[in-house]
Amino acid sequence: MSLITKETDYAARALLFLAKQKGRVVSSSELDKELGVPRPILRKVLQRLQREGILISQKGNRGGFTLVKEPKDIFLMDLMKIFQGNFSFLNCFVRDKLCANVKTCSIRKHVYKIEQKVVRELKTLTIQKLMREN
Amino acid sequence: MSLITKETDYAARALLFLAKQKGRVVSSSELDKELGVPRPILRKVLQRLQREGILISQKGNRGGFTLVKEPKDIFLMDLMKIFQGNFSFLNCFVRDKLCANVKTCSIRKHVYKIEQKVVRELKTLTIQKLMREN
DNA sequence: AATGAATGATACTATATTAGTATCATTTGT
DNA sequence: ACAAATGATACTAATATAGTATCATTCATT
Repeated sequence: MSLITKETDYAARALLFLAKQKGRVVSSSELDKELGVPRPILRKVLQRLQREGILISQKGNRGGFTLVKEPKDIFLMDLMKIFQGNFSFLNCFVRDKLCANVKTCSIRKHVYKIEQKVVRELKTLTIQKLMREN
Repeated sequence: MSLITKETDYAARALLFLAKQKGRVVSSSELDKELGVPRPILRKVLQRLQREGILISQKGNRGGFTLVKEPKDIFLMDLMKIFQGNFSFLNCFVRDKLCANVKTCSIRKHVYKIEQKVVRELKTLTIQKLMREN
């Protein structure tokens, strides 16, 4: 089980690097060398971040990506939403039918509480924070 | 993403039910009706719980399962270990090689902190607790 | 204007995990 | 003897994750 999947991880690492470049245009090949991440998947991730408005891209020779959103405004949670969709710690469907006991289920209640705590924590983590605290 | 998979969930629900039966022998077919969980997978789960020493089984006609471990001594975390193995919120391997930056990686550090909190929470959840607090 | 280095879009394959099924031997109360 | 149960084990299906491939388009450089 991973809370953070590879794509989210790669995205965060790429953004961390770009944030340090202060607006410089960085190509996916440079990032590839820097991060040691498989190029094709890195490209896919960068393209997605562009579509999401976190990066802007410059096509053509000497093109690449630049960070446009402020590091303090990019939350790890956002990246998780983008690359992993919504998550829930417990799946209350059995054979595509919502479990009959959802309303009273104590397991659900307890796990949900933990989930909410995690979400709260994740919502404090920004790229900026990840840069500062080493 | 699920923190708790189906098998763990089914196990917990079965144990909750058994705990309420105070030592009565309950067959997998009764449990199946009770929980609405696919029988074959429920059987697999129960057999595993027996091997793990949480249940004892009685073979033959009118056989079934009985809880032997105290509800207060069965942690949700144990069930997760049994059915899901060890988990980690972040996978630091890229192409089967440990990421070169593990030591300094700030993402890892932050995520690990959250993971530890979750583990701490999970370690407080027992079947007994799940019975009491509805 | 030609070239090469870059991204955009998109479809595809591979791998791993989770979920669920099937089968047959063995046991045991009635 | 029989039916109802578990033990052991192997298998299939579905889903999610990870990674690859291809081709069109753009554009700085020459």
